[in-house]
Amino acid sequence: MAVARKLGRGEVTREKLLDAAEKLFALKGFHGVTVREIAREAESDPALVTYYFGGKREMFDDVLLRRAEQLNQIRLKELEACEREAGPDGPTVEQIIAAFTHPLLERSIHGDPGWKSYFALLGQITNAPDWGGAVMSKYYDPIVRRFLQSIRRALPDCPEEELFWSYHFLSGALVLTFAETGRIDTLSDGLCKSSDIKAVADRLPDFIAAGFRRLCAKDAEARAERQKQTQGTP
Amino acid sequence: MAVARKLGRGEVTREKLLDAAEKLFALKGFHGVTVREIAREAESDPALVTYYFGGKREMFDDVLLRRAEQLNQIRLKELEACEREAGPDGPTVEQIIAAFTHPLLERSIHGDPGWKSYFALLGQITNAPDWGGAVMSKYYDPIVRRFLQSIRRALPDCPEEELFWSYHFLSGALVLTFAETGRIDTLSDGLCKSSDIKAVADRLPDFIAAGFRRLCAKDAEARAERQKQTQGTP
DNA sequence: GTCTATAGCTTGATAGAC
DNA sequence: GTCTATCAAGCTATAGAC
Repeated sequence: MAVARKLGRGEVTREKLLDAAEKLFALKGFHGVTVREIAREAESDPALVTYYFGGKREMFDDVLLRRAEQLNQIRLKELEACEREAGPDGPTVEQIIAAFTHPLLERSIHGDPGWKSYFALLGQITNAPDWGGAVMSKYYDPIVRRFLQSIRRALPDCPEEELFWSYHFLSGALVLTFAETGRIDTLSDGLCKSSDIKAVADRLPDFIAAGFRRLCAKDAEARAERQKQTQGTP
Repeated sequence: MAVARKLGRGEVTREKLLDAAEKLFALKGFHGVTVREIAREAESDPALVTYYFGGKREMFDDVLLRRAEQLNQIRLKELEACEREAGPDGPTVEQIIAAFTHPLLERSIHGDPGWKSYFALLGQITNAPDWGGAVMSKYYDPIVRRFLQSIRRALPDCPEEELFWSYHFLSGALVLTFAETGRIDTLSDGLCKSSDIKAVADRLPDFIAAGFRRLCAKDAEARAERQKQTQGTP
């Protein structure tokens, strides 16, 4: 947890600007927001964006960085705890996925609203063709590698490709959740709500774990019977 | 398939502008692109954006609309064919998911490059908190409802909520694929490539179908034993 | 540290020649 | 239908008063 030390006068302003930027970038994307808007939202001044960050782009980087390190520490701890508390066979795939995603889902539900914005922003960046890959890799590849390492022990015979593609699907399902676009509300005529992150938390680990297991099992089958080469429609 | 009728002089220009806009919007988002850039890419003129579409925003809508209707027809046909060709028990969940996603994956692999851009654009919009839900619902809710109707016959005991949340996960996994951000390339040290849509096509139906089945089965269990109410971490 | 004022561009849009 | 010229508005960034 963040140390609640007293912030200097300037740091308060800086944080208010970051909060405002986080919220607006999450909602409308980097290019959809102006520094004037951010300053207005923060009840501050556009000139202070230059003063504290150097420019709009650097401010964006700082928004991403601010919660990344904290998040990585928490996720690492949770993964380690998950392994420590498991029986001699180690944790199940379900438990590992839950440990990996819990820090995000939990903060989206109970954390300060900034977390919600931050995750929505990650969701947008993840799906941005231009810099999505680079940015996400920069901040989050280490923890993902650590996650896959845990999975490998739970699925020892699973080929590497299947692990990476399974993670890819996990990643897509997770980040769409944080966008909270209201799509599922309309689609289900109000039965499900995209704001109901708890509903996702209750389902995602099982859903994704089943996928992991399936891809591994499928590959095992394929290895067993190596007769026909091409196998049907994509 | 689109009728290859002769286009009038003006329609050629219009199409070139839409192609350019599609490509650039897909890459950098609506606000990340200027009409000047689009005109340059199309080897045309900024003023013609107003002439043909009325403005930048209207042009964006036309980009989305252009392929939506065509796509919906194809997907409907493919779902119907999938049911027609299945045995008396109807198609499997795997087959339905393959039929639902095949028109997209196939065009991303073998279609003209415009399709790739279009799908990447859909991926960005899907994860955009502001208008993502509304836009996607507008164009694609009918085909999704038709898809879920097929799934209901393959999983007759599955509660509605589980179907909608399963579709949500499917949607996230699918659209991240089209972003082709290169993230999995870095993460896997080159073993997997985000440009390898064929790899996704070979895995996604099984992965997602396993998730659908799991959520349904889990709910069945829960209904069977109604003792303990709350059940663990998200 | 904060804010006013403004420089220097770029934006989306349009009037009007061809 | 196409393109040049241009407008008003809004942009990021900064110099300098306080």
